[in-house]
Amino acid sequence: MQNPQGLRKGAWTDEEDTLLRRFIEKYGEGKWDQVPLKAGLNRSGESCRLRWLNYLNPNIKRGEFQEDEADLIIKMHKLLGNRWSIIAGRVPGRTANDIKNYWNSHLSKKLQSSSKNTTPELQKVQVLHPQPRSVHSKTPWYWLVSSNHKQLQKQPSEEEQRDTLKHPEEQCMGIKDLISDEHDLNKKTNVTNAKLPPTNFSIRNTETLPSENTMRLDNDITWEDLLRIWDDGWMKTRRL
DNA sequence: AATTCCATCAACCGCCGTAAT
DNA sequence: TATTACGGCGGTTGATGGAAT
Repeated sequence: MQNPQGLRKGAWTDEEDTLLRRFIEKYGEGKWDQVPLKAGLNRSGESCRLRWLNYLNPNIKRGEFQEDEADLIIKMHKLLGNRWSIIAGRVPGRTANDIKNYWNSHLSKKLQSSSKNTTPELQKVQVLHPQPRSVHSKTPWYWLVSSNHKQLQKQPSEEEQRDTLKHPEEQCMGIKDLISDEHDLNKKTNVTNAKLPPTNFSIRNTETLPSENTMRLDNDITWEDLLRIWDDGWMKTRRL
Protein backbone atom coordinates (compact mmCIF):
# COMPACT_ATOMS: atom_id res chain seq x y z
CA MET A 1 0.00 0.00 0.00
CA GLN A 2 1.19 3.54 -0.81
CA ASN A 3 0.07 7.03 0.11
CA PRO A 4 -0.41 9.85 -2.48
CA GLN A 5 3.31 10.70 -2.22
CA GLY A 6 4.17 7.15 -3.28
CA LEU A 7 5.45 6.22 0.18
CA ARG A 8 4.81 2.75 1.55
CA LYS A 9 2.25 2.29 4.32
CA GLY A 10 1.14 -0.61 6.44
CA ALA A 11 3.09 -3.44 8.03
CA TRP A 12 6.87 -3.27 7.93
CA THR A 13 8.91 -6.01 6.25
CA ASP A 14 12.00 -7.64 7.80
CA GLU A 15 14.09 -5.92 5.14
CA GLU A 16 12.75 -2.48 6.08
CA ASP A 17 13.32 -3.21 9.78
CA THR A 18 16.92 -4.15 9.05
CA LEU A 19 17.53 -0.96 7.07
CA LEU A 20 16.07 1.23 9.80
CA ARG A 21 17.85 -0.62 12.61
CA ARG A 22 21.22 -0.34 10.85
CA PHE A 23 20.69 3.33 10.21
CA ILE A 24 19.78 4.15 13.82
CA GLU A 25 22.68 2.07 15.15
CA LYS A 26 25.05 4.00 12.93
CA TYR A 27 23.67 7.54 13.16
CA GLY A 28 21.41 7.55 16.20
CA GLU A 29 17.88 8.83 16.63
CA GLY A 30 16.52 12.18 15.45
CA LYS A 31 16.09 14.12 12.21
CA TRP A 32 13.35 11.70 11.30
CA ASP A 33 12.39 13.51 8.13
CA GLN A 34 15.86 12.77 6.76
CA VAL A 35 15.93 9.13 7.85
CA PRO A 36 13.97 7.56 4.96
CA LEU A 37 16.22 9.07 2.29
CA LYS A 38 19.48 8.31 4.09
CA ALA A 39 18.40 4.83 5.16
CA GLY A 40 17.01 3.93 1.75
CA LEU A 41 13.46 3.51 2.98
CA ASN A 42 10.34 4.41 1.01
CA ARG A 43 8.54 5.49 4.19
CA SER A 44 7.59 8.76 5.85
CA GLY A 45 9.84 10.04 8.62
CA GLU A 46 6.96 9.72 11.04
CA SER A 47 6.45 6.09 10.09
CA CYS A 48 10.16 5.45 10.73
CA ARG A 49 10.01 7.23 14.09
CA LEU A 50 7.02 5.18 15.22
CA ARG A 51 8.51 1.91 14.04
CA TRP A 52 11.69 2.57 16.02
CA LEU A 53 10.02 3.96 19.13
CA ASN A 54 7.29 1.33 19.36
CA TYR A 55 8.95 -1.79 18.01
CA LEU A 56 12.62 -1.83 17.02
CA ASN A 57 14.15 0.01 19.96
CA PRO A 58 16.11 -2.64 21.93
CA ASN A 59 15.09 -1.04 25.23
CA ILE A 60 11.47 -2.03 24.71
CA LYS A 61 10.23 -4.64 27.15
CA ARG A 62 8.23 -7.46 25.58
CA GLY A 63 5.73 -9.82 27.10
CA GLU A 64 2.79 -9.54 29.44
CA PHE A 65 2.39 -6.64 31.84
CA GLN A 66 3.20 -7.59 35.41
CA GLU A 67 0.88 -6.88 38.30
CA ASP A 68 3.13 -4.12 39.66
CA GLU A 69 3.23 -2.45 36.24
CA ALA A 70 -0.55 -2.55 35.97
CA ASP A 71 -0.87 -1.17 39.48
CA LEU A 72 1.45 1.73 38.66
CA ILE A 73 -0.37 2.48 35.42
CA ILE A 74 -3.73 2.57 37.18
CA LYS A 75 -2.42 4.93 39.85
CA MET A 76 -0.76 7.23 37.36
CA HIS A 77 -3.79 7.22 35.09
CA LYS A 78 -5.90 8.30 38.04
CA LEU A 79 -3.54 11.25 38.52
CA LEU A 80 -2.78 12.13 34.92
CA GLY A 81 -5.60 10.89 32.74
CA ASN A 82 -4.67 9.79 29.22
CA ARG A 83 -1.18 11.27 29.36
CA TRP A 84 0.32 8.08 27.97
CA SER A 85 3.78 9.39 27.22
CA ILE A 86 4.24 10.71 30.77
CA ILE A 87 2.95 7.44 32.21
CA ALA A 88 5.30 5.51 29.92
CA GLY A 89 8.17 7.56 31.25
CA ARG A 90 7.62 5.95 34.65
CA VAL A 91 7.15 2.38 33.42
CA PRO A 92 10.59 1.21 32.27
CA GLY A 93 10.69 -0.53 28.92
CA ARG A 94 7.08 0.14 28.01
CA THR A 95 6.09 2.54 25.26
CA ALA A 96 3.20 4.98 25.37
CA ASN A 97 1.53 2.96 22.64
CA ASP A 98 1.93 -0.28 24.63
CA ILE A 99 0.44 1.32 27.72
CA LYS A 100 -2.39 2.91 25.78
CA ASN A 101 -3.26 -0.42 24.15
CA TYR A 102 -2.97 -2.26 27.43
CA TRP A 103 -5.21 0.29 29.10
CA ASN A 104 -7.85 0.12 26.39
CA SER A 105 -7.86 -3.66 26.08
CA HIS A 106 -7.35 -4.71 29.71
CA LEU A 107 -7.33 -2.12 32.45
CA SER A 108 -10.29 0.03 31.42
CA LYS A 109 -12.51 -3.05 31.36
CA LYS A 110 -11.09 -4.30 34.62
CA LEU A 111 -11.75 -0.97 36.30
CA GLN A 112 -15.21 -0.70 34.76
CA SER A 113 -16.28 -3.96 36.34
CA SER A 114 -14.68 -3.17 39.70
CA SER A 115 -16.06 0.39 39.75
CA LYS A 116 -19.56 -1.02 40.15
CA ASN A 117 -18.58 -1.73 43.73
CA THR A 118 -17.25 1.75 44.50
CA THR A 119 -18.92 5.05 45.13
CA PRO A 120 -19.28 7.39 42.13
CA GLU A 121 -17.43 10.07 44.15
CA LEU A 122 -14.15 8.16 43.79
CA GLN A 123 -14.41 7.86 40.04
CA LYS A 124 -13.69 11.49 39.24
CA VAL A 125 -10.87 12.02 36.80
CA GLN A 126 -7.96 14.06 38.02
CA VAL A 127 -5.77 15.83 35.50
CA LEU A 128 -2.24 17.03 36.05
CA HIS A 129 -1.55 20.25 34.19
CA PRO A 130 1.99 21.50 33.67
CA GLN A 131 1.90 25.28 33.91
CA PRO A 132 3.36 27.34 32.47
CA ARG A 133 5.99 26.25 29.94
CA SER A 134 7.26 29.72 29.25
CA VAL A 135 10.55 30.61 30.89
CA HIS A 136 9.46 34.24 30.84
CA SER A 137 6.56 33.61 33.15
CA LYS A 138 6.47 35.34 36.52
CA THR A 139 5.94 32.04 38.30
CA PRO A 140 8.76 29.87 36.99
CA TRP A 141 7.04 26.52 37.08
CA TYR A 142 4.66 24.40 39.00
CA TRP A 143 2.20 21.63 38.59
CA LEU A 144 -1.48 22.11 38.97
CA VAL A 145 -3.64 19.14 39.74
CA SER A 146 -7.32 19.64 39.39
CA SER A 147 -10.27 17.48 40.18
CA ASN A 148 -13.39 19.45 39.39
CA HIS A 149 -12.97 22.41 41.74
CA LYS A 150 -10.08 21.05 43.76
CA GLN A 151 -6.46 21.86 43.07
CA LEU A 152 -3.04 20.96 44.32
CA GLN A 153 -0.24 23.31 43.44
CA LYS A 154 3.49 22.84 43.67
CA GLN A 155 5.40 25.99 44.56
CA PRO A 156 8.89 26.41 43.14
CA SER A 157 11.65 26.35 45.73
CA GLU A 158 14.36 29.02 45.72
CA GLU A 159 16.72 26.60 44.05
CA GLU A 160 14.13 25.78 41.42
CA GLN A 161 13.54 29.46 40.81
CA ARG A 162 17.26 29.89 40.19
CA ASP A 163 17.06 27.06 37.68
CA THR A 164 14.20 28.69 35.83
CA LEU A 165 16.17 29.13 32.66
CA LYS A 166 16.72 25.43 32.22
CA HIS A 167 15.31 23.75 29.16
CA PRO A 168 11.48 23.83 29.30
CA GLU A 169 11.31 20.04 29.38
CA GLU A 170 13.25 20.06 32.63
CA GLN A 171 10.73 22.46 34.06
CA CYS A 172 7.87 20.09 33.48
CA MET A 173 8.86 17.02 35.41
CA GLY A 174 6.28 17.34 38.14
CA ILE A 175 5.32 13.72 38.42
CA LYS A 176 8.95 12.80 38.99
CA ASP A 177 8.89 15.04 42.02
CA LEU A 178 6.22 12.84 43.49
CA ILE A 179 8.54 9.87 43.34
CA SER A 180 11.67 11.11 45.00
CA ASP A 181 13.65 7.93 45.51
CA GLU A 182 15.43 6.59 42.44
CA HIS A 183 15.60 3.20 44.12
CA ASP A 184 11.82 3.16 44.24
CA LEU A 185 11.66 4.09 40.59
CA ASN A 186 13.80 1.13 39.69
CA LYS A 187 11.59 -1.17 41.67
CA LYS A 188 8.60 0.43 39.97
CA THR A 189 6.16 -0.92 42.51
CA ASN A 190 7.00 1.27 45.47
CA VAL A 191 5.07 4.31 44.45
CA THR A 192 3.28 4.05 47.76
CA ASN A 193 6.55 5.16 49.32
CA ALA A 194 6.61 8.26 47.17
CA LYS A 195 7.51 11.43 49.01
CA LEU A 196 6.62 15.00 48.38
CA PRO A 197 9.45 17.43 48.92
CA PRO A 198 8.75 18.46 52.52
CA THR A 199 9.62 22.14 52.41
CA ASN A 200 8.38 23.41 49.10
CA PHE A 201 5.23 21.43 48.53
CA SER A 202 2.04 22.95 49.71
CA ILE A 203 -1.65 22.46 49.41
CA ARG A 204 -3.48 25.70 49.61
CA ASN A 205 -6.61 27.54 48.77
CA THR A 206 -5.71 29.30 45.53
CA GLU A 207 -8.30 31.98 46.17
CA THR A 208 -6.04 33.33 48.90
CA LEU A 209 -2.60 34.81 48.73
CA PRO A 210 0.14 32.21 48.50
CA SER A 211 1.34 32.98 52.00
CA GLU A 212 -2.03 32.52 53.62
CA ASN A 213 -3.85 29.35 54.59
CA THR A 214 -1.02 27.26 53.30
CA MET A 215 -0.82 23.76 54.64
CA ARG A 216 2.72 22.46 54.72
CA LEU A 217 3.25 18.74 54.31
CA ASP A 218 6.22 17.96 56.49
CA ASN A 219 5.84 14.22 56.47
CA ASP A 220 5.92 11.58 53.78
CA ILE A 221 2.68 11.19 51.92
CA THR A 222 1.45 8.16 50.05
CA TRP A 223 -0.41 8.10 46.78
CA GLU A 224 -3.44 6.92 48.72
CA ASP A 225 -3.17 9.92 51.06
CA LEU A 226 -2.84 12.24 48.10
CA LEU A 227 -5.86 10.81 46.34
CA ARG A 228 -7.87 10.86 49.56
CA ILE A 229 -7.08 14.54 50.06
CA TRP A 230 -8.43 15.33 46.61
CA ASP A 231 -11.42 13.09 46.99
CA ASP A 232 -12.26 14.52 50.39
CA GLY A 233 -12.86 17.85 48.71
CA TRP A 234 -11.90 20.10 51.58
CA MET A 235 -10.24 22.57 49.23
CA LYS A 236 -12.33 25.09 47.38
CA THR A 237 -10.25 26.55 44.59
CA ARG A 238 -10.52 28.05 41.17
CA ARG A 239 -8.55 27.53 37.98
CA LEU A 240 -5.71 30.00 37.56
C1' DA B 1 -14.10 -27.77 8.43
C1' DA B 2 -16.02 -23.31 7.65
C1' DT B 3 -17.61 -19.18 9.30
C1' DT B 4 -18.27 -15.54 12.54
C1' DC B 5 -16.97 -12.99 16.42
C1' DC B 6 -13.80 -10.76 19.33
C1' DA B 7 -9.43 -9.14 21.38
C1' DT B 8 -5.11 -7.42 20.53
C1' DC B 9 -1.79 -4.28 18.94
C1' DA B 10 0.92 -2.10 15.14
C1' DA B 11 0.34 1.69 12.44
C1' DC B 12 -1.94 5.75 10.73
C1' DC B 13 -4.12 10.36 11.12
C1' DG B 14 -4.89 14.85 12.62
C1' DC B 15 -3.76 18.13 15.83
C1' DC B 16 -0.76 20.97 18.63
C1' DG B 17 3.47 23.14 20.43
C1' DT B 18 8.01 24.58 19.47
C1' DA B 19 11.87 26.01 16.73
C1' DA B 20 13.60 27.97 12.75
C1' DT B 21 13.33 31.32 9.24
C1' DT C 1 5.63 39.21 14.18
C1' DA C 2 4.06 35.85 10.92
C1' DT C 3 4.81 31.77 8.56
C1' DT C 4 6.56 27.25 7.87
C1' DA C 5 8.55 22.83 9.10
C1' DC C 6 9.13 19.37 12.21
C1' DG C 7 8.47 16.31 16.09
C1' DG C 8 5.56 14.34 19.40
C1' DC C 9 1.18 13.12 21.17
C1' DG C 10 -3.46 10.87 21.80
C1' DG C 11 -7.35 8.95 19.34
C1' DT C 12 -8.61 5.76 16.09
C1' DT C 13 -8.39 2.23 12.55
C1' DG C 14 -7.63 -2.07 10.50
C1' DA C 15 -5.02 -6.47 9.99
C1' DT C 16 -4.36 -10.55 12.29
C1' DG C 17 -5.02 -14.61 14.91
C1' DG C 18 -7.46 -17.29 18.24
C1' DA C 19 -11.93 -18.70 20.28
C1' DA C 20 -16.58 -19.78 19.74
C1' DT C 21 -20.32 -21.50 17.13
